[in-house]
Amino acid sequence: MDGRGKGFLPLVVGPTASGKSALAVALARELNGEIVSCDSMQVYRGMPVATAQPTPAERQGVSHHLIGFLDPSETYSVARFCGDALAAIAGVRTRGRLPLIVGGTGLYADALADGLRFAGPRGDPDLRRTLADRAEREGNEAMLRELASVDPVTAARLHPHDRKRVLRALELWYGSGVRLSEAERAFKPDQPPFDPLWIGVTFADRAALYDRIDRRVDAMVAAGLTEEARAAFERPDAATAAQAIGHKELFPYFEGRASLEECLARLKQQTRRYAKRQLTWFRRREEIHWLYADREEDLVGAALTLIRERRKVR
RNA sequence: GGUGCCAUCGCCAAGUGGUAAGGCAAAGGUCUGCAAAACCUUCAUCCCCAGUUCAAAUCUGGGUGGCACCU
Repeated sequence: MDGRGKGFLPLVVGPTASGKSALAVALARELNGEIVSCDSMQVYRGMPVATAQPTPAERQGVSHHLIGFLDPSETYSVARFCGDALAAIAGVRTRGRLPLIVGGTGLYADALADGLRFAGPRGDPDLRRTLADRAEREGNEAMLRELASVDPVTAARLHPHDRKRVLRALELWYGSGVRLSEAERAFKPDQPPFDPLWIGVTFADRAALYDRIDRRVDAMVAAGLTEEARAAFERPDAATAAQAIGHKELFPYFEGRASLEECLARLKQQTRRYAKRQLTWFRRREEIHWLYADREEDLVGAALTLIRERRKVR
C-alpha cells in the first residue's frame, strides 16, 4: 500500500466557471497527482476555447487526461466515459500518482464514482432512427402508451413529452428485449470500486457566480471564440459535440440574423442556465463537501485539509 | 404653457363591463449508454385617488408618469 488506499478517489465538481480547474491543478501539484477530466464536452478536439479546456499555462505541468482527444464527428456517452476514465485512473496509479477527477458533468461523475456497469446492450442507431420517425408521425402520447404495454414501470415515471427517454426505453426493449426498469438494477455493483471524496466548488452568492460566467465569456471572445465558432459553423459537428454551449449560440451572427452582442448575451444566458442545472444535479448528492469560492479565504488549503483528514481516517 | 396619445408581472404583449391569454426572462425540480442534452412545475388582480354599476383592467372625473406635436 502506498498509504493513501487503493481506491481513494477525490472528485472536484461544481458549476462552470466556479474555479474547479485551478483548484485541481493546485491540489495535483501539492499531492503529486494527475487530473482526469470529467466533462462531456472537453473530450473534443477543435473547441478548446468554447469548452474552457485548461491551457498549457493553466495546467502548470500537471498531466491532464480525457481532454481534447476525440474528433467532434464522434459521439460520446457515459458508458464510453466510464471506460476511458477507468483506464486513465489505472494509468495514473501505475505511475504512483494520485488521480483527481475534475469536471462538471454530473452524470459522468456519478456513474464513475458509483461504478455503474454498462455491460448491457448498447444503443442501436438504426432502431433509434426508426423509432424517432414513428414518434414524429404518431405522436408522443402514442409512443408512451406503447412503452406502457411493454415496460409499465418506466412508462409510469416518464412524461409523454420526454421523447428522448421514452424512445430510449423502447429502443432497449425492441433491440434487446430488456426492460429499462429491470436493467437499472443490474447496473449498480454491490461493492463500489472507489472510496470517493466529493469536493464541490461554487459561490455562495449566485449573482457572483453569474458574474464570473459573464466575464469568462468575455475572456473567451478575447481568446478567439468567434474564430473557433466560425470554423464549427462552416463544418458542422456531429451529435454530441454539436450540443456544446459556445459555438451554436454564435451561428445567428454568422448567418447575419443577429448582432454579435445579441449572440454573446444569449451565450451568457445559456451558460448561466447550464450552471443552474449543474447545481441542481450536484445539490442532491449529500456527500459533497462544498467549498464557497467567495467565502473561503484559502480554497486550496481547505480542500487539502479535507483530503488529508480523509486519508488519516483510513 | 397648450393639444393629442399612452400607462396590464423584469421585458414583449392579449384583453373595451362579468371576475387578468400567451411568449421571453427568472426561480424550483427531474435525470441511469446523446447529459453543455432532454423534460416537468411555479410565477400579476391591471400607475394612484374618487365616482358610476349587482359587477370595472375595461366607463367618468382628478392626479402622477411617459411619448408626440404645437407656442
